Amino acid sequence: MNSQTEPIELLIDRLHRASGLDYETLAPLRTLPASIREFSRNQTIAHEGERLDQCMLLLDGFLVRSLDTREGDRQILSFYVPGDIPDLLTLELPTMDHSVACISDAKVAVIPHAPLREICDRSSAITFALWRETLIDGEITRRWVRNLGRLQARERIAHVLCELYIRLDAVGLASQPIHLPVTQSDFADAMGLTAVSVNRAFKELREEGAVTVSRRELVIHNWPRLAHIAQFDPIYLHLPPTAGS
Amino acid sequence: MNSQTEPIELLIDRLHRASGLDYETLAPLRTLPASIREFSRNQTIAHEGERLDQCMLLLDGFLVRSLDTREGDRQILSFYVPGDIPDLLTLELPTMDHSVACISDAKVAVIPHAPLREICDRSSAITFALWRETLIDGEITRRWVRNLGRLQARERIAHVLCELYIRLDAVGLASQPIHLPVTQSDFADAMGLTAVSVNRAFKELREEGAVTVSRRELVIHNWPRLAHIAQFDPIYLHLPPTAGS
DNA sequence: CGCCAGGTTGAAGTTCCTCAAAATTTGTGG
DNA sequence: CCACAAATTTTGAGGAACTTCAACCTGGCG
Repeated sequence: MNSQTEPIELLIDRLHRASGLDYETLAPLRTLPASIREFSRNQTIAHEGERLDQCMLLLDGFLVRSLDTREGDRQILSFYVPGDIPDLLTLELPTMDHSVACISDAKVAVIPHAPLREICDRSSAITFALWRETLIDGEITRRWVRNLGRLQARERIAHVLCELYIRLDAVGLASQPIHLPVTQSDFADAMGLTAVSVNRAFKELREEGAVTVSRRELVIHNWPRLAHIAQFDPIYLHLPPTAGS
Repeated sequence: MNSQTEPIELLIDRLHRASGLDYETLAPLRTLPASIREFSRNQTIAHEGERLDQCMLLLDGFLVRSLDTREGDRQILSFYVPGDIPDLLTLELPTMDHSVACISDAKVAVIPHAPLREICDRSSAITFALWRETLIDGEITRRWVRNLGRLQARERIAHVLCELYIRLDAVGLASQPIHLPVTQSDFADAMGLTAVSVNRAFKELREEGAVTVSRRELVIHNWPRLAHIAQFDPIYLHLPPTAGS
């Protein structure tokens, strides 16, 4: 994901690839204004209860959605990688019922709702393409439910590594070693575990020769083994046939 | 949810209430064909991998989405109650990556994709209203992730009872005792537990005076207590102001 | 150089699971 | 409507997975 490119062109390319729309159909998006904003690690971008009138296209860095318990335990609900539009759903559900935060320094392109909605009013193809993005987001979340409910710690960790690898690969960010600005604590909060368990899961995966994760860098030594441990099947990501492994 | 009414009118009423669209805007939906189909308990309606060219509006009974592990453990990903359109997402993602099944006898109205899509092409308001339905489905799933990841067995069970109560109330099916055709095994598969743990959770909730669940009937004795145990906040359901508790 | 966030490891405790048996309810055919 | 079978619920006892607590290590950075 080259953030030098015009952000709107990135969005257009993504929708072209994901939904197969031609550039002419997507052309109206070129009228969208987009201002760049930068955030630093651990900054909360959108708070629970807040009402948004804009969306963010993530250009650089990793974001998460998260929701805490009363006791203050954090649960990460999804990871977002460059190219994603984490709060696209606010176009129709403007009130946040959870938070969006940075787990690394991040750069985003801010797109106001109003002009985006006008484009949607005129182009059902674009609306469907955006709808599709939110549906895939939902499919990922559903897969997490299965993983949290029925897989063991080591399998869950393997699965989230598979997911992130494939998603990063789809935007050209998966050359090994893969930069993953995600602490073991973050993985714990995502997979319903503690940092200690995550650490032990990584150790097992390392000793099995599947992956090495160290210093925010992931090396996949044996993809079939990792995918097997994770019970990973990328179909749920609904990627275009060209992308993915 | 009165299934004697024309199914399409039910859909129109739902979108009117949820998205605030007037009946004139929703009128094009009246041209939709809808055929009634009935299913019996434990029947799988849509299988993983299947490609669908129609959606179902649930008229009577309960459906679930589910996804199994390699070992055959089932994880329920969501419950659907009358008025819901469980596979609306297939309009844009026709290939199922998990299954939809009946946990009770069920009656659905089948709506082919093609005419629905044509209506969407002409009415962005209707498209947004349908999009919204799938977004709320996603919000519910996200809440489950938090619950599976960070709440204890008793709290998770309390939460799913709260969720079902509010959702049933929104369609007029929440008069006590509330009919819930969900076995303890189903609750276990939904909350990432075993039937034994679910049984013990129910026992605790009963002894605390919160709820009684027996013979597929739910009685809520102390709603504030139940909601407190569950850390339940209905905002995530994005119901219209009139509905809900 | 020393602080500090993050990573690693061990030991003990807790929650939930597994296994097993009995009680109860539901469904079915006569 | 009864009798029997199947499914579901309930309870107990023991075990496994994960958490908690605590200590120590490591590397990056002021």
